[in-house]
Amino acid sequence: MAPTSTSKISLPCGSRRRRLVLKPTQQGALHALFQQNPYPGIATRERLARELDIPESRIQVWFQNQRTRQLRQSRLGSAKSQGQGPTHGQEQPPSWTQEHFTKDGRRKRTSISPSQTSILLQAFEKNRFPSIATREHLASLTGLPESRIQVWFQNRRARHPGQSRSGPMKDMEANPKPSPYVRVPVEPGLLARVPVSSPQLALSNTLGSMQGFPAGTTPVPCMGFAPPVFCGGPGSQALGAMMVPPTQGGQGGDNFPAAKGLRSCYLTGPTLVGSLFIRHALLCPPSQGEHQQQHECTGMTPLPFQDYPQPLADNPCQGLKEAGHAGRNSTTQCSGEGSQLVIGTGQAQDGAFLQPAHAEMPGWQQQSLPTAWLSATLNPEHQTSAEASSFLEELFTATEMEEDTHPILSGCLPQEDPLGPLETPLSEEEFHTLLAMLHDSTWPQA
DNA sequence: GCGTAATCTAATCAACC
DNA sequence: GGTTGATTAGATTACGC
Repeated sequence: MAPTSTSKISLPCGSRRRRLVLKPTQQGALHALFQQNPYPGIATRERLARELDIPESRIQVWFQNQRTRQLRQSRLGSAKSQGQGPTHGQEQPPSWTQEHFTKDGRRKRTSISPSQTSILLQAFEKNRFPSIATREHLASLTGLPESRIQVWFQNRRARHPGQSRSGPMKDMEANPKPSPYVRVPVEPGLLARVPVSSPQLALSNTLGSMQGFPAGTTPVPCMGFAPPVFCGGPGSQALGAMMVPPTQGGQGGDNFPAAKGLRSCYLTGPTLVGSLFIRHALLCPPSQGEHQQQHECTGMTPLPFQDYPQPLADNPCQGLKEAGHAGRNSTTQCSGEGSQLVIGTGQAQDGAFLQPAHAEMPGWQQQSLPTAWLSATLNPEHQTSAEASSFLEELFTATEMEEDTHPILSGCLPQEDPLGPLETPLSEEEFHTLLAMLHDSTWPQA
């Protein structure tokens, strides 16, 4: 196969999965099985995954690489024997080929729902070559395994050519009015299961049963917060957010265990969910905090909650801009001196939230949460989702989107903060004012 | 620098409608 | 039969030692 031009372009830092280093015992087991069957089916791969404690997708890749190595080696030997006389008989063409092995089954075809497809399409429009961090983010958003996300992007690229890795925005140059947004349908049933009429109780209960927080993070009693935003459908992830007052959340104080457990908040690009305009935040566990390199935290780099769209600037939720004061380097505290945003995800199930679980999702993983606010609710100028969408399209031109998301998606940020210094955090008084206004707001019932 | 995990394309198989 | 998820070979990149 001819090499592609895209493969010559070096990837941004953090775009690849962290390289797996196999232990000798794992290597031995894989080699042993390879001798028996170089084409293991999904059942065998999953069994190996369990026994060797290696993700199934990594086992699949290992077998692919191993087959390539063996074939290359045998061809090399074959060429030698033809050109330089017989060898010692060690490098014969492989006796195995695919047809000699009865495949023990393909992976069951994954059914990707329209809402999941919408999320993937949205990501695809922004970046056809998502990094591992982005793929895992998408995995957490959709509930699909990361490996399926990767395959989806491969198939999508193959069937919808037109862009090179060098520029997802190239198409936008040709088509000056692309829509970077995809409307994600919100399942009406979900909100009904969450007592949104009492947001404090809802979120308190939610947090109490939420398993999506990193280990070491303790659900906390709610001290007051902005009404949560939930979205998603049955089987998909539900999202929630809460505000913690400065006295409780500032610096992850000792009197606030949940805050203590959080170390990192990350923002990714804006997303429309129904009429909600949201930003996502990603969490890193405490162990991924001060002393670790940023790429170890899934390659994402913290950003302050500072780049909310302008419609929010004149409403009470502006305070959220200060809610997250993320560090610039590997020190990544969720909050600075001011209020703190505590976020988590889970699956809605009978009023409780369960962490989505699939084999390839690391224990803590990123948790995606809207830090988000309803421009339609808070800003009477944008009452409908259509208006909000159109308005946001104006706000976020393709160029801005690219500038906004590229440093995050690539895991690289410039040394200088292009956003300038953080604004002053909310005072306690401002925080309570904000809460009062938010509690008076009408929140959507999906 | 080497070995190899990870990623890519292109082609193809196959499940599902 | 069309769409699309899964798998493959082969080429390439880039990371860990």
